[in-house]
Amino acid sequence: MADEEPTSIWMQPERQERSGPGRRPGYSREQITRTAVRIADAEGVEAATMRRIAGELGTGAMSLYRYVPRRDDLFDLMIDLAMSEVELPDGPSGDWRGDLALLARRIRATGLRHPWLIALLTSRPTLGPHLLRVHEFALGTFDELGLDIDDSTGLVAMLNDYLHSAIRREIGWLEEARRTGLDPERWKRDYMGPYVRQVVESGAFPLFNRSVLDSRTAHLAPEERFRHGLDRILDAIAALIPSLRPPRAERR
Amino acid sequence: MADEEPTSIWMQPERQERSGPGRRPGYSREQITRTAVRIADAEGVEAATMRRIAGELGTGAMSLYRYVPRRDDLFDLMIDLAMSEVELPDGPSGDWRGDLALLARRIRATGLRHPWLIALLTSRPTLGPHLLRVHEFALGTFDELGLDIDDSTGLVAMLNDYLHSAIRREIGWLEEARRTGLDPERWKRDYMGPYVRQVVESGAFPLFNRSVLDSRTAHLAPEERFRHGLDRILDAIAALIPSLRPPRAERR
DNA sequence: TCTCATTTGCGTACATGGTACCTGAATGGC
DNA sequence: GCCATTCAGGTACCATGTACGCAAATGAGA
Repeated sequence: MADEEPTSIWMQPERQERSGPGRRPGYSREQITRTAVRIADAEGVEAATMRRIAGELGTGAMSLYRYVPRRDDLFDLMIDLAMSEVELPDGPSGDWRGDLALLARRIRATGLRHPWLIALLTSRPTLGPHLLRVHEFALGTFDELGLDIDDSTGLVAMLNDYLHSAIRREIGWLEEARRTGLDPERWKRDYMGPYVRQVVESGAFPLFNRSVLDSRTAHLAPEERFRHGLDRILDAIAALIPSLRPPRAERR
Repeated sequence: MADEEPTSIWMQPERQERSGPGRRPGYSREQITRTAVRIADAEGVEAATMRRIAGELGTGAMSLYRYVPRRDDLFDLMIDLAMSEVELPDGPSGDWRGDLALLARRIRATGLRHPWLIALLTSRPTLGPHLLRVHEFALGTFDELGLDIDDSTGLVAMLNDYLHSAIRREIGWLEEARRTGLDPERWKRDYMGPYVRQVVESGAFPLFNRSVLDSRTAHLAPEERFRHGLDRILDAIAALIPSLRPPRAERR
């Protein structure tokens, strides 16, 4: 009776272990979510179908709908479960740059451990508690500097944008290869390679050519590349801070 | 016989109007792509199914496979068709900031006209000719300043990251509402609203609360918000430029 | 003009997906 | 021990991408 009005998954708490009548639940949201995450980690989100998850739990697909209204809501739960792995200090330490670098490393590690995470996260507006927690931490580092909330939000967005796209780049073609069923080496060599070679040889895009042929960073280890990009973003943020609105203390 | 080895769509040119024997093609890749784009614009990518596109063209679903190997390749074609609408000058004008602002406005306009574009673009590695053209233009504005190709690529990525996430934010919940079948107002008020209200009232995330309650930019027109963010990114880029590697001219 | 190899049009069919619905089994309060 | 309530999960429906196969069209060579 209460599920006529569709609302956010976070507003529909899981059935409790109440003392009323009725059969006791044999599974739980967390158990289902954990299973979905495990499958998605190993074989991609598209493998985490309702039937497959249920099968892994030894039950039928429709049983899951007692715990999760729609598959999309399960995605939200998966995102939040993954984000719960991002461990952070209780609050900013006073070294905003160090705090944000820590945040960045943790998010990258989580994003690599769950290659589907960033794709899901950026494909829909979702606001699970753990995402809020991480967001709050990032806002905190700027608040400590006395920045306006709008400016803080903007800078956090800037950092997030970098994180998401850098992680995606790092995973990108690996995931694409898996999706198309080719092994990554073959995909790069036989699928994308010939096209890039043709573009390069056409000479139509000389700067793109240079970015392919003359790049120094292309041969760096992924961590190094990530750190370079991160340093640049943090430099940009550092450069921006003094020019932003005066801190609250000075404004009154 | 030639389609055993899977390769990029851009490497498999459309059957030409050759003079050999055989029935003449009744459709074309462009015609199919255009139809797909029209449907996706009006009802979302998920509505642009093979059957639907074919139906719109007055034929059967399987006919499309004479022109496009897989649905994913059709997505690549759609992306590139949309990107072809981004009109740009032949080369940089000397005012890099103006050039990039123009680029940003054009991409935003295109992204709003095709609400599925950014989502597809960021969900997979794709490199159509028109995407390359736009990318080349962006690289050109930095090359003109004498920047190293790796640094130029990094700055272009920074701008792109902002564009993608800003456009996505602007479209975001509108698309989500459409996907779930609710009308946008209801979605905001009945679906997301109650949850955000609960989070706010819990007081667990004070800075998030301020970003919701005390925000000044939240009431701005979308264009204004976009321009604010764009100005900030361009400021950041401007601040970064002097600190980057010395221009090629000085390096020898 | 008559083959005939070649290429397109497209109906049929299959596997796989989300999920609505329904029946039966479990459970605890009265 | 009855009964309202809740969960388990089978069956079923519809939509999707696409493999396969055959008929229709087409133009070159005879």
